[in-house]
Amino acid sequence: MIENDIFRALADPTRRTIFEKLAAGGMNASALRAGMEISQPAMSQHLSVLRSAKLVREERRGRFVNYEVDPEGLALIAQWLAKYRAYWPARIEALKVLLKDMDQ
Amino acid sequence: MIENDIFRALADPTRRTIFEKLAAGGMNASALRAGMEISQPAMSQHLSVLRSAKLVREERRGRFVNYEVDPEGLALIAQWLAKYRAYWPARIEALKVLLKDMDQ
DNA sequence: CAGACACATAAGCATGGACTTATGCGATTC
DNA sequence: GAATCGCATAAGTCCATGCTTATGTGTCTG
Repeated sequence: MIENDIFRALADPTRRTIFEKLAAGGMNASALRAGMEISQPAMSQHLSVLRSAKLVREERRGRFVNYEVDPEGLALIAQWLAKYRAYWPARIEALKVLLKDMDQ
Repeated sequence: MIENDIFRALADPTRRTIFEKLAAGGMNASALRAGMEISQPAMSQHLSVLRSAKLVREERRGRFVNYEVDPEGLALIAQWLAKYRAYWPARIEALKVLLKDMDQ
């Protein structure tokens, strides 16, 4: 189940940090490690988990692999969230921002 | 960090099932167990995790405890998601539904 | 008030997951 | 083509986590 993969991937703070970094712009695994105190295999394993969850996608560039945010994972979270829209508070600021931005 | 609590709470499929049941209407812990093959302590522990994540809130009613969805947790997910709105695909059906429902 | 009931908490166990070190593999460079 | 580089994978270790059984706490009922 992909939904399970997504939430389990985001349950780890290191992976959320990686995702956040990629959201600011795609880069390769080595660049991601900069300033993060994480070993190369650990980074590779985290990226693998994020990839399985459709939160990140890769693109080979010679001997580098460029990683970037995969919108599919985010869309799946939005779908999950939409199921519970009946419970969203009426006037949360974040949702208003969200609304404004999505409505063209 | 509450954000961490939320994603870790949702990483467990049993807890997502519990949350989904509560989204269909508040009920007590025993009622939640119906048709779920889960022990009483396990249910209690799951509810405790969901409560810490602000995904669920409780309300004592005599010797029963009624549980219901806490909108705060959902709002926090929406806020997290909103940070990455630049990556949302333009025309995902779920987002259109979301939009329509939020826009009064 | 004694028992049953709804639920929480404690403690122990077993599995999962995040890390490590070591090694493999394809691409580039000299 | 040998060495290096960027990354993936393997295997082992350690801790977190979800379960269990046992027991505690508060509430209702006969």
